[in-house]
Amino acid sequence: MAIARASGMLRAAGDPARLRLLEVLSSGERCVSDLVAVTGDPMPAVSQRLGRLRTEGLVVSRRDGKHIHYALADGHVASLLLAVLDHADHSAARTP
Amino acid sequence: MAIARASGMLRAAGDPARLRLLEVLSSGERCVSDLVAVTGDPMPAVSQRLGRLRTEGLVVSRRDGKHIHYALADGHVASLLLAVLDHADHSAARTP
DNA sequence: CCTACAGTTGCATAGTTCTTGAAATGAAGA
DNA sequence: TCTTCATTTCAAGAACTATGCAACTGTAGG
Repeated sequence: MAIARASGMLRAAGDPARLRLLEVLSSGERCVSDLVAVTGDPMPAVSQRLGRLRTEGLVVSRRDGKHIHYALADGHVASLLLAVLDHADHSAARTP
Repeated sequence: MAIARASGMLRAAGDPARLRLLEVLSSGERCVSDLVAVTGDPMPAVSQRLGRLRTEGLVVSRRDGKHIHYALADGHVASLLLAVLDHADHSAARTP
């Protein structure tokens, strides 16, 4: 069922901290320590977020010695990300 | 801040019931009663979901006599929807 | 004005999800 | 093998979100 998987992905991307990770990864592959340094969040938190993004199929991981590098799963994710951030810029949410 | 708005949108779209509403609306404008009939969910639930989608800027509403018609906010939302559902079809989420 | 119909809103409860820190795993070098 | 560094997993409490039903608002027609 496509909806279940799609909603899982959307929900995974719908957390500000995780979306930020995706945004950082959109400029290229990073290891966990880099992501910790960039975001300023504690490593266990970053690791759990990455884990969720991976199980939802939004990112992939690759081991390189002591380090594990994460990257966006594919171009679809990258363009999806661009589309959402662009739409968020150009359309104001109403809060009446 | 674009991330806050974008994550709100993604989270709003990330609920299976709301995503289903968006999917139905992707084929054209519908009134609430139609959506209730199509989904089989109780009207208060549908109304609340539509309300959330509207405040997040994903759909717009228009009154026509006794009926209120909902539609996707714009083309960005439609293409975003297509992209997500397509990606969900072509990439299996891992559940190890 | 009164009734019926289309939608919305409010509230309580149950279920999810985020966060935090400690403990565990796994790879590499001395 | 022992240590160290990088990362993951676990568990528990807090915060958030969905759901169900009842009550409310607003609109058209008689």
